[in-house]
Amino acid sequence: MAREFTAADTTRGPRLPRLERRAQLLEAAQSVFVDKGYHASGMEDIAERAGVSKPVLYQHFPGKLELYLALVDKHTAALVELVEAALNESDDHKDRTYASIRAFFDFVAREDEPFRIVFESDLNEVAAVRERIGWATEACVDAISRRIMLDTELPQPVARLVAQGLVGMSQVSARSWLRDGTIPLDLAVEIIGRLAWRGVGGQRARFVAPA
Amino acid sequence: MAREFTAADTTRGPRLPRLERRAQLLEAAQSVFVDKGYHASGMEDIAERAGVSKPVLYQHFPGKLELYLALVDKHTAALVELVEAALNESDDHKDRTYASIRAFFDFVAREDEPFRIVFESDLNEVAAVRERIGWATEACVDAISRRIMLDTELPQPVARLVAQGLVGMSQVSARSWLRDGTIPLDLAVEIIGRLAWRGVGGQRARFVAPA
DNA sequence: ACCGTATGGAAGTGAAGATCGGCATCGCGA
DNA sequence: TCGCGATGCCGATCTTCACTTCCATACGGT
Repeated sequence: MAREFTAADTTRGPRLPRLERRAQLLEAAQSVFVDKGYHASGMEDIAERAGVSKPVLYQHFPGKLELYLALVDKHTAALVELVEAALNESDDHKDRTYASIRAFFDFVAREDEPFRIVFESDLNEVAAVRERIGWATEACVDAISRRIMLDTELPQPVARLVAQGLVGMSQVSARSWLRDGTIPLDLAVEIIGRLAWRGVGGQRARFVAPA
Repeated sequence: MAREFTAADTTRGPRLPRLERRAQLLEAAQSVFVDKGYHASGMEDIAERAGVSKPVLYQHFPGKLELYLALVDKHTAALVELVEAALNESDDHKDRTYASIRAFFDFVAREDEPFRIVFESDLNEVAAVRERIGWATEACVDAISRRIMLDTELPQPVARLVAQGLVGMSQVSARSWLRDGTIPLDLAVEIIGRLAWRGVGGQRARFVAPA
């Protein structure tokens, strides 16, 4: 005969106060979204990872989308803060350049990999997500281009495009650096920093003889 | 009384030979995927855009994924070809740098916007897609880093990271240039080219006085 | 001991990918 | 010109899957 299963059989964590539970759910959700992306992640998975059942999720968030947006907000804000802080670290143009690059590498190197959500979201088709991520890169680009305009004489549209280039370079190279995993962070920042500051032409070149 | 609807009532395109139909379906699929991304696009939408019914789609492609992969293959190949061609355009290190940047801008500027599928795919959680796009960037980075190693004395891992940075810079700035839409292509390439070649430090700087 | 709140098992709902059987059209040979 | 097999095509349906919700149950403070 099948014996009755009581609640005590299921491994169940302690009852948590609302705010702690919410924080824990966000953490679980992040972990799942980072692993599998938005679409491939189910509310079931998230609940399971958090050690609770699905209804609990819905008592804290109206739906899957809002749960995701909460994470997007959190991490875009963190990134923008990081970049702005880096830009205020030094008065020297070159130091600032290196520092802002390091900001992206630091962000990408974080243990919980929030960059997957900011840089590799698979939910860009939704306006709410697109706008938030757009806002974040906009904020980074604005901050950087403002400093560029102070330090050089480039007109605004040009400064903006340059800033976009720097952001893209940092972001993409940081991600590939992490994937690769063989280069120490400081060295990687030095390499990309030198590229950003001196350009390819500034790497000790072995000049080809003119014809 | 309701009159009988015959096939002639429904706006129906002419019957097409198999290969032409397939090409047309690919075109329709691309148009839809580019507009809405993979997940938000339905087979229904694609069939409708092509002016056929769903079963026709399945007579040409085993499923939605394969349809998408066909497009990914097509466009990644095109991008790699474009970059490799650019690298063979000139023997001058600087010219090559500019040319490879222009390759990305050209790719992004294409009318049918294939870059949405290569650079902004929302299906990276699927291994088959990740591998193909990974292969494409790998190929670009390889080609560029090989040239960098010929022109400079950078060791291989460094050259690879630098190449990654250049690719990221080109790709991201090209996309934002397109979004912005106010800067002529040639000027944008000049700006990013100068950044890549000279670095931020090489832009006519208004130096801050040392303390 | 009791009541409100937190929690889980299980069922509802809807969207979208995939399929089935039949109809129309085309090319070809008598 | 007519018949006929082959091919292209469609309406309607099936099936699966994941978000969401309902109701009974267990816990914890008073």
